[in-house]
Amino acid sequence: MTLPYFLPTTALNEPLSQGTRTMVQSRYNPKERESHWQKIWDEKDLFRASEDAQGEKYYVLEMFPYPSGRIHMGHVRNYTMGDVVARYKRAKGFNVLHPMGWDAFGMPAENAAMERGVHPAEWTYANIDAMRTQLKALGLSLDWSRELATCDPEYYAQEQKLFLDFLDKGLVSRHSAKVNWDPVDHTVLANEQVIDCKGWRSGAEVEQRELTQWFFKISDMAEELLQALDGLERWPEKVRTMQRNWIGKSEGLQFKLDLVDGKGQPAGDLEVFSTRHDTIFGMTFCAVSVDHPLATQAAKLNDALSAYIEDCRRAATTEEALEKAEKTGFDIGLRVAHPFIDGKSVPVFAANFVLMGYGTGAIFGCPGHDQRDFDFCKALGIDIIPVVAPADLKGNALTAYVDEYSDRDEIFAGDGLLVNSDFLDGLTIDKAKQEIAKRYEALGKGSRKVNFRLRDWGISRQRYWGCPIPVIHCEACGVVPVPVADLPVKLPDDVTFDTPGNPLDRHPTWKNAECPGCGEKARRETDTFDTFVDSSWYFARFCSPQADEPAIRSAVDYWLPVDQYIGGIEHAILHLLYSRFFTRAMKETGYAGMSEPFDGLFTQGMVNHETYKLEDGSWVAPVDVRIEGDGEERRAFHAGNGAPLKIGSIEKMSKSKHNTVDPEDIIGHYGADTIRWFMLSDSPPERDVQWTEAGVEGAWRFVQRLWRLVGELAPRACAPGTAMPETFGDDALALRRAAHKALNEVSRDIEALRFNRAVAHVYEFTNALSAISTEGGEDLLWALREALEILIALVGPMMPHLGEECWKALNTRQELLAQSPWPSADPALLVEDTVTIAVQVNGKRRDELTVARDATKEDIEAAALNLDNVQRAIEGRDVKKIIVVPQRIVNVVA
RNA sequence: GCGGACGUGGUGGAACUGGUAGACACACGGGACUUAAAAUCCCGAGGGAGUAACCUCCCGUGCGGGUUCGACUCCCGCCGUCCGCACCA
Repeated sequence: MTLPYFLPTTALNEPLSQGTRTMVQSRYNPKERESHWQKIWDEKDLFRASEDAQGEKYYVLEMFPYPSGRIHMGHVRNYTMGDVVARYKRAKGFNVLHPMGWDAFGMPAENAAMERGVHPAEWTYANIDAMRTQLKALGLSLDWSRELATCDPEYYAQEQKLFLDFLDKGLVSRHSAKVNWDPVDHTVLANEQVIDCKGWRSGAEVEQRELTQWFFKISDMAEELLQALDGLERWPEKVRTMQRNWIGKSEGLQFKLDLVDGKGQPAGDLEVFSTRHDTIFGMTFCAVSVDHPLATQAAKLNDALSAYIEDCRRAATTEEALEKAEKTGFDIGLRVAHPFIDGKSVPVFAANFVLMGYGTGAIFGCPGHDQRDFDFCKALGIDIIPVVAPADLKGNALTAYVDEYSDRDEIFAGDGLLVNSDFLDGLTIDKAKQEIAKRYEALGKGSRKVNFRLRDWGISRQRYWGCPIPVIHCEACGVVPVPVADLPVKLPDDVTFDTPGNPLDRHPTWKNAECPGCGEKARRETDTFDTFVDSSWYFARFCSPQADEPAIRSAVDYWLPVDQYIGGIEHAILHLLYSRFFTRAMKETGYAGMSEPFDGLFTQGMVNHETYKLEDGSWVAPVDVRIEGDGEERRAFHAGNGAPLKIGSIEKMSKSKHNTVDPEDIIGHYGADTIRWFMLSDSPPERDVQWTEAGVEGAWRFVQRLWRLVGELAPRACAPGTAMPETFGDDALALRRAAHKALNEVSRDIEALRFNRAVAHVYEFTNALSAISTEGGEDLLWALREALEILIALVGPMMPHLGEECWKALNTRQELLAQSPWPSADPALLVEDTVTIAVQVNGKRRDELTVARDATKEDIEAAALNLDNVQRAIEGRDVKKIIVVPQRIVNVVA
């Protein structure tokens, strides 16, 4: 391992020089002590969860990692936060479940197989072993007996069982669909996995292909998934908004318009969907998607149209074309008769901005009140008719509004009353919508309809390293589910990765199967599940991880929902939405009693680091950087050859920018407590945190400082178990107050996941404790013991090893800190006898005043007016008014 | 374009429901200890002006208004940064 540049400057274990006022003979040695305490927790099996244990259940879960081989700082931050909550809740008497597992299927394992010839299973399990060791070094209070890996046959056998149950309940479908094909990974991607027309993983431009696929019918639950978001009060509003937008509900009218051909003869109808059917009198054109059957039909007889359609299809996949978003259209030669204006008809275009996948793939254009239609008409010179006007416009103003409408740059999209609309004139938008809907429904040519943007979830992947879809294709019987008794459908071990495509498909024997229906020769499904399937129910599996069914109902009903789920914002849509679907599906199939999997959700920010570049533009890792000077003078050099470096922007730690810091190095040199403490300090947990050497060193110094402080004060405190004195002197009382205040504040901060503030309050209390004099009577020494016990208890969830070490030094009780209850604050000590309040004159602070807590308004007024600074500020003017907010402020208005 | 979040010292950030802005930490400066350094401990610090000093005054939470006895906090209008969605009819 390379030595990092941030090595502590003093070697561990080196005796301190004589000048230090301490009784501690050596520095706290995290390396040795941390593994000691980890071993003890392990031996005592402290973190094993059981449904039978006492206390209210509390399920805290962090998003499980993909076993890439090494943990990164994001993991450290995520799992530290979860661990603080777990340890805190345990101390508060809750029955805590805090498990860990591995999201172990997926493409990197196959890539490793292709690049290095190592089998995906071998690669994955080796990575899991390595990462487990790293996680254990962090001292997380996890129930490792529940560990699972999604690539274990025991896990995916149950996933296959779930799939068959879902199939049975009609939650699954299989049909041919246009899919997003990733030409690099040779697989299908869900819409959610396509970002800017590129594969979310490979970054390759996605192609459209027609394939038969398996789908989970998540869109059937669109309404329910949308409605239930309102109940998720302990989710960030941001995530709920993102899911709402993703589900994309819109209510409108789907109706038929009559088509006429070039000679004015009836030519069938065109079905359109609109949420603004009130604007029907503003219709000046209709448009269909270039993939719409009408366009395809017309293109057969029209080469120019055909060429236009081809252009659009090509252009549609490039990012640039989407950015520019210029609207174009091609007249397909048909016209639509206006439904309410006799003799009026409008042209029909094939247009690039109409999507086949939404609504009916066809629209009626109302350029007056839809910005897209407006832009389109301006470009093509089509009439623009305003049909809604602000309600306050009358007479000439209204006429002017209508006359000048086409010259505007932006449409009028606000509330108003209908104009230019015959029988709708004067109605509100809502009323007009109702009227049009009523007429269409009466004619039987239309109906109110709700559309969702959310599509069904395509789960088929043409990959090896995933859960096999447990079905068999039989010529005679069609698609036949694999009987439960035959599960799991195991992946074959003997596969090769020398050619692209699915190894299961080209395996010589694996796909040969007997049809469970007729016994004839049949073919096994060679597609595997999208790995999002694996992660959509692991939280439920943790409740009964060894069960030989997907989940034991009583265990699921006991532990779920997860009380606090913590992970990255990048899963705001996919993982969380799929998990919500799965929980509902598990409810329908009898495995769970609830619909929502995660009661509380917290999304933590990323870990960033400064970037460094050589003059040739290549990135340099922090390990190889030496920094000199500070502020404006700050310069970076290559630690090896001294070459000057350019200090770049602060970015998310990533391999490509070489700005990562390896947690293992940090743990190796500073210990787990230091890295945990630093991760919790300073930055609010939902925001990004910047990794700096100075910050880590600050945390390291605090570890040592706390250890010294406890080492110095503990021997002076009174013996454990000493009875509480009857009375306390001023010093002792002040110390008790500080301790109980810190306890109260840190508890509140951890409850609210405001770890940075909890850290600040610990610092504050430590500072107060460092400043006290230990010269005093029994009352002070008693208060000192109490204060130290509280301090260590507060630090415990954040720095558990140091906590145990200090707990032991305090010689408190036999039990471990990890088994000790959270202290409780005495409310009487949280209230001060006197309060210092600010005194303002005309809203400006002029002085302050210390008065009894229960001082009367009159007393405060008199005292305030008596102050020199107040008198000076009044300058002899009349006092008009005095505002007294007890315990807060006095404001003299003069 | 739509939606959301945010904007506070040199830096990360505190400030509860409108009530002493800058807690706490990092970095920095000064001092003690040391042959020296590191480590440690003590002290200082938003900007400006005055004073020998205790202190006092002015300005200050992106900008401009407003509400209020009182605004980082609420309202209106801008500017900027970041994130999400994006021809969804």
